[in-house]
Amino acid sequence: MNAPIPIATLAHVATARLRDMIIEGRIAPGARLNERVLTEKLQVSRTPLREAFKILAGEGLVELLPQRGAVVAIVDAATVSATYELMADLEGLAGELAAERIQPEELAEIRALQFDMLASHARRDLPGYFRANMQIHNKINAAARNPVLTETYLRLNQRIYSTRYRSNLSNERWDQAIAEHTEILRLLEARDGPALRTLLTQHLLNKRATILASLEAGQAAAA
Amino acid sequence: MNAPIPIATLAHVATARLRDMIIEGRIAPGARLNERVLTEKLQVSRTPLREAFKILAGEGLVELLPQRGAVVAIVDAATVSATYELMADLEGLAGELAAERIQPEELAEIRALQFDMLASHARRDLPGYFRANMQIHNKINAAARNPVLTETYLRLNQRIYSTRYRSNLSNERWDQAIAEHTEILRLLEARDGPALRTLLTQHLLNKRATILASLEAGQAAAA
DNA sequence: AATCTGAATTTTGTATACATTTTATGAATT
DNA sequence: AATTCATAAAATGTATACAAAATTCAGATT
Repeated sequence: MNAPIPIATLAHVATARLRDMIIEGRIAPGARLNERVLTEKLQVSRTPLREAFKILAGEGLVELLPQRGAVVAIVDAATVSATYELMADLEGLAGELAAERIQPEELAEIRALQFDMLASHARRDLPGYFRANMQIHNKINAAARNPVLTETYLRLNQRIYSTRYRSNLSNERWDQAIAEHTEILRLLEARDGPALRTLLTQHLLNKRATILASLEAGQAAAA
Repeated sequence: MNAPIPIATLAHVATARLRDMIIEGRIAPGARLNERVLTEKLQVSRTPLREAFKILAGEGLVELLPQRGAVVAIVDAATVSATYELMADLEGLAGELAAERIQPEELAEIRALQFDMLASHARRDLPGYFRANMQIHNKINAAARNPVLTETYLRLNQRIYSTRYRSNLSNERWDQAIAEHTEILRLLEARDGPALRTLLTQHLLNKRATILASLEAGQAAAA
């Protein structure tokens, strides 16, 4: 009757903690990951820590430099742009598939999340909006019923996650995003796959433009 | 004047060797990766070997089971189907972007590869055909000028690579694939992105159907 | 002052020893 | 015969010791 609880190894614990630190930007992009420093901070020996580096390198969050350690992957504007170009297409695919495969309960859940999002928008609650927004996109992705797509999507999303915190969302853009989401839900309910694909792709390309503008503004401020 | 040759670490050497063994199917899907056995075969200690497991897990070739080691990832029919569904879309995206961004020299190289492929087809040289075919798709992908797309594409391709060896290509399907490639080149030369996307997506979905049929036939033979 | 040089230091890479968990084995029990 | 349980064996997980490479820094040289 003992539940076969999969005890996490120290390598996985270290991986999870490091991942959060990188995604939240608490370790700067390009920063060197010194083993001695991190063993002290994470309270694990070098063996599981180095295994964590390898796992995170596979996720694209860390870059391994032979004989010279590991550094946090640098996500420059070109990478962000290319990543969104791809993600826009994946979102479109997910939407098209979801329109064909989504179940009534899933659609109901997305409808509920849509109201959560509207509530956050009305309160000017940006974190709440981000959260509802991400959940909606994740639900659409799950409704596409393609685990390889979902895995790829989450992986790419993770790599550019930190850029979202930095992005300045104007009121106009925020209102526009809300309008786009209303239309997304309508097309999903109408099971109009092709139209949903087009709209979701454009929705993501709009998001890309917003974020790239913020990045450039940040660059200008730094200089 | 000394070239800064990046000396590969044993972890990377072991990773490369293991990767080949898995991709070529020399270690069966689902097989346990015993550390003692592999340290003897690869002549490295457990430390770099275990790091190699982590890297390959990130590539989706290996699955890590906490406290129970690593196994070669199982690629079942559902996974192959889902992977091709995604790759079909990525190929379409690559084609659409390539139609806009390809350079004359790249187009010339693809034209040459197309003739290589026709030559292999005429000689009924299947390995030569596979090679030219893969090079063409890789060139189209490179011409899309999106490194994140290319990385994602190669990663997915690698995971299902071994299924290609097993696939039985009928003469009709082979002829059809050649015809599709002729049309692909024509649309690329005409810079017709949308049409090229549609065709490439369908081309990959046709490839999926062929491979899934072979897999099922193999299943039936095994039972 | 800037550059070069070469130890001293630090850091990464690897092997191995020890700890813990899982798996195999085999006798005892039903 | 099948099952249970205790023990042994093997495997994985982790820490540490040692090796090799990169980096730092003081002093010499220009």
